[in-house]
Amino acid sequence: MPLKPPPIPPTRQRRKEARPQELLGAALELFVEKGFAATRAEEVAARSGASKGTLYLYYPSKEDLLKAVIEHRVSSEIAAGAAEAAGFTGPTDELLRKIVITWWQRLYDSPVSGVFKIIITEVRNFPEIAEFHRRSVVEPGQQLIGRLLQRGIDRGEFRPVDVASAVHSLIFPMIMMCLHKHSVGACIPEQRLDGKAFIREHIELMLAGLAAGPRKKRAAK
Amino acid sequence: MPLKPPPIPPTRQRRKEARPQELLGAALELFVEKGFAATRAEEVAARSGASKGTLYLYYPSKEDLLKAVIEHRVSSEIAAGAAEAAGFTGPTDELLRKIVITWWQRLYDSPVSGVFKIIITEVRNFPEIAEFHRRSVVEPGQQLIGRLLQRGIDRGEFRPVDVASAVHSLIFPMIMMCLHKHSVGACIPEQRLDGKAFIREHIELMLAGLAAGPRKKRAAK
Amino acid sequence: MPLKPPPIPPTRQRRKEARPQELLGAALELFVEKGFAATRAEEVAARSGASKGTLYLYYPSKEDLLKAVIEHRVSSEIAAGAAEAAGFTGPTDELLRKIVITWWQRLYDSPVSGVFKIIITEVRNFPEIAEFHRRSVVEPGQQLIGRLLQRGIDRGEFRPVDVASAVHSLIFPMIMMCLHKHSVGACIPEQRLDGKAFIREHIELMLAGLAAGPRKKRAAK
Amino acid sequence: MPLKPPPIPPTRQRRKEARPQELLGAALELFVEKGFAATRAEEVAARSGASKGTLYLYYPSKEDLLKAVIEHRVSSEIAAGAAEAAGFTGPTDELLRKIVITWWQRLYDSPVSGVFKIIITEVRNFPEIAEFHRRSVVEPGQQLIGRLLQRGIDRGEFRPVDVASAVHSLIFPMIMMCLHKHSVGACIPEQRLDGKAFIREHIELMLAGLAAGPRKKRAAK
DNA sequence: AATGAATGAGGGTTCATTCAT
DNA sequence: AATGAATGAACCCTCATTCAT
Repeated sequence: MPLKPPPIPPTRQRRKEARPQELLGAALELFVEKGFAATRAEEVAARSGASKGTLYLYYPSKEDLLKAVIEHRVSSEIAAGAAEAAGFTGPTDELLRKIVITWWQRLYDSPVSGVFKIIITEVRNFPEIAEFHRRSVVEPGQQLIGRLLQRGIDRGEFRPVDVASAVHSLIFPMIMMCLHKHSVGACIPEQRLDGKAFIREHIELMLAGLAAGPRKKRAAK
Repeated sequence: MPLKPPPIPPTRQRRKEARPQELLGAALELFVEKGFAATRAEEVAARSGASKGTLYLYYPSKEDLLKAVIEHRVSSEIAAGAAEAAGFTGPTDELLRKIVITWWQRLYDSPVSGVFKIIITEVRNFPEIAEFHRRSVVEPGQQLIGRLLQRGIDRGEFRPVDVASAVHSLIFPMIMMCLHKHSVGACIPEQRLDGKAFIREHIELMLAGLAAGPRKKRAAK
Repeated sequence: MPLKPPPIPPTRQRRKEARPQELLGAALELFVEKGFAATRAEEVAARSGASKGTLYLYYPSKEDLLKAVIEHRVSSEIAAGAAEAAGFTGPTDELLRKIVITWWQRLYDSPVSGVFKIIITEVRNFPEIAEFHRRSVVEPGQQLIGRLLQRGIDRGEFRPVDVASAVHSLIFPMIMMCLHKHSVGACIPEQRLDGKAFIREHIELMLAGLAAGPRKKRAAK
Repeated sequence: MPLKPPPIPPTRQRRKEARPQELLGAALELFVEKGFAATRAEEVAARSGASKGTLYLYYPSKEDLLKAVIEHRVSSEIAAGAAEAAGFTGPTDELLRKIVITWWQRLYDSPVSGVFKIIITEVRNFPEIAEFHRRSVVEPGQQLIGRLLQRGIDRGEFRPVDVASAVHSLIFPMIMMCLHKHSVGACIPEQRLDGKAFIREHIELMLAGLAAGPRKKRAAK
C-alpha cells in the first residue's frame, strides 16, 4: 500500500482525452519494434493500458492507426529547425553545426526517430504514406539543409557542389542512425552506436568536404 | 520419361537443382517488397512457379526461408571488393573511387540490395539475424572501407580522422540508397534517385573532406 | 448550466413515460427491417433518440426487447375484429367482407404488420415466441374467421367445407401480403403490391368458392 | 451394422467434387433454421463435415455462400411444372389440380422450401437477392399459374376474374405453408400443418371460386 | 434518469503447415 | 519430387452489456 494515493485515479474524462495519445505512443513503439503486420491490434491496446475494444473506439482500423502514427507530430518535429535558421548572420559552418546538431539531437532521442523505419518498411504496402512522407519529411528536410548549403556556396564559404547530392550525403547517415537505433542497435547492445559522437564527426567531415579554397578557417580550428 | 522432351522444359533434374534458387529469388523479392510478415508462403511459391507444397519440401518453415534468403549470396557480394584492394599500389583516392564505385554498382543493381531492407525490418523479430549481419555485412564492409581509409591516413593522403565514423559517413548513404530504392523509390517514380550519379558526387565530397593539407591534388583536378 | 431551459424539451417526465414506447417502436422497425441478429442495440437506441445506456435501463437485454416488441399491441390488434362480429345479424358474406377488410386494413397499414416477419424469422431461435404466437395471433385469428365461416355454413350460405383449411386459404394470403410489404415490397418499388385491391379480389374469390348451391345471391350481384 | 463396407472412404478427389454441394446443403439448413446473421460460418462447415477453413476454400465469404444457397437449384425447381402443362388437352381444373399438386409436393418436401424463408428474411439486407427472386421465383411461378388460369377463362371454364390477384390467392397459401413448415411448424409439433391435405382443400376451394356458371360438375361431385 | 466510454467474448477470415495422392 | 485440399490456430473487428459519471 503506497503512502501516496494512486496518482490521480484516471477519471473517465481524463482518460478519454489522453487515450488517443497513449494509443499512438504504444502503436509507434510496437510498429517500430515488430513492424506493422507483425503487431497485433490487441498488443497495442494492452501496451497503452486499454482493451482491444477501446482501440477501435478511437481508430477505425489498424491501418488507420498506422497512418495516424505516421502523421502524428512528424512534420512539426522535422520543420523545427527551419525557424532557427532564419535570422542567423554568422558563418555558414557555424550555422550548419548548430542547426543540424540541435535538430538531429531532438529527433534521435525522441520516439519519432522510429518513424523512418516504419516509412521504409511500409510505403510499398500503403503507398498513401509516400505522399505524406514527401510532403512532411523529404521536402522540409531538403529545403532546410539545401538552403543552408546554398547559403554557404553563395557566400563563398563552400565549394559549388551539387546541392541535392550533398544534402543526401549529409542527411542519409543521420537517417541511417535512426534506423540502426531501432533495428540492430535495439537488439545487440554491443553494436549500438553513439549518435552524438558520430554526428559531430560526420558534420566536420562534411564541412571539410564542402569548404572552399585553402580552408584556412578549419586549419586554424 | 516423355518421349519428346518438353521444349527446354526445366527437366525434373534441372528443376530439382534450380528450385532452391528460384524459391530464394522469389522470396527475396517478396520479403523486400512487402516485408516478411505480410508475405504469404503461397505467394512465394507462386512467384517462383512452384506450388505451396514444394516450398515446404525445401524449407521447413517460412522463418527458415527468411534466414536462407538473408544468408544467401550476401557475404560473397559484400566481400567481393576486398580482393581487388589487395595488390593496389597507387594513390588511395583512386583506390577508394575504384573499389567503392565498383562494389557499390554491383550491389545496388542486384536484388541483393534489398537485403538491407529485410535486415533492418526483421532483426528485432529474429535476433539471430543480427549475428549474421554483423559477421557478413558489417564486419567485412567496415574492414574493407576501414582499411582503405587507414591506408590513406598512413600514407599521409588523408587527414587523421576518426576512421569508424568516417566509414559510416561513407557507407551509410550507400545503404540508404538501397533502402530508398526498395521503398519510396519503388512506388513513386518521381522520387527515384539516380544511384550512379549520387555515388560519384558522394565519394568526391568524402574525398574532399578526407584530403590532407592544402589539397593540391584536388585543386589540380 | 443553461439558464434558459431547452425549448420544448421533452420534459424529463414526459420522456420517461414515452421512452418504452419509443424504444419499442424503433426496435420494431429495425427488427422487421434487418432481422433481430443483424440489428444492433445501439441502432435501436439511436433511432428512438436515446442512448445505448438508456435502452438497457428499460429492457435488460436485447432478447427481452425482442419479446416486448412482439407482445406489444399485437393481441389487441389481432383481436380487434372479434367484437364487431358479435351483434351482427345480416348475411355472412357481408359480415365477412366487412370484418375482414376492416381488420386487415388496420393491420396492413400499421407497423404491427411487420410482426409476422419477425415471428417467422425468429421462432426457431426463441421458441418462447411460439407459445405467444399461438395464443395471441393464431388462436384469436382462427377463432374469429373460423366462427364466421361456421356461421355461414350453419346458415346454409356456405358449402360445408373444411373450416380449418378454408381459414388458412383465407388468411394466409393476407399474412403473405404483410410479409411481402416488409421484404421484397420494401426494397423494390416496382414489385410493391396493392394491398387494398388484392384483398377485395381475394375475398370475393373466397366467397365465390364458399358459396352454397347455385349461388343466386352472387349472381344477383 | 451395414454389411457393405464404409461406402467409398471419401477419397480426396471424391470429396473435392462433393464439397460445394455438401456445404450448400448445410448452409441451406442452417440459414433456414437460424437466419443468416445468426448462423456461424463454422457451424455450416461443421454440419457439412468440413472445417472452417475448407468452407472458405469454396466460398469467398459468408455472404457469397448465402447467394450461392439461394441461387442453387431454385429456378429449376420452380420452373419444373411448366413443361408438364404444355401438351395438356383436358379440362383446366384437372390440369390445375395435377400441375399444382405435383409441383407443390416436390417443393414442399424438399429442403428448397426453406428458400422462401431466407428470401423474405434477407432481401432487405441483400437487395441483390430481390432481382434473383423476381427472375427465378416470381416470374416463372406467376407465368405458370397465370397461364393456367387464363386458359380456364379463355375456355369458358372459369369466371373472368382478375388473373394477377387470383394467382396470389392461389399461390400465397402455398408459400405460407413453406414458411410455416420452417418456422412455427419446425418447433411446435402440435402446430404442424398437414401440407398435402391442406393443398387439396385449398385447390378445390379455389376452383370452386373460379368456376364459371352453375357449376354443375362440382355440384355433381 | 441518462449517458457513452470501456470491456471482452464472439465470429468472419486468413494463412502457415500438413499429408494423401 | 510435386501437388493442392484440408486444417485450425491466430488475428481483425464487432457489439451486447456494464458502470462511472
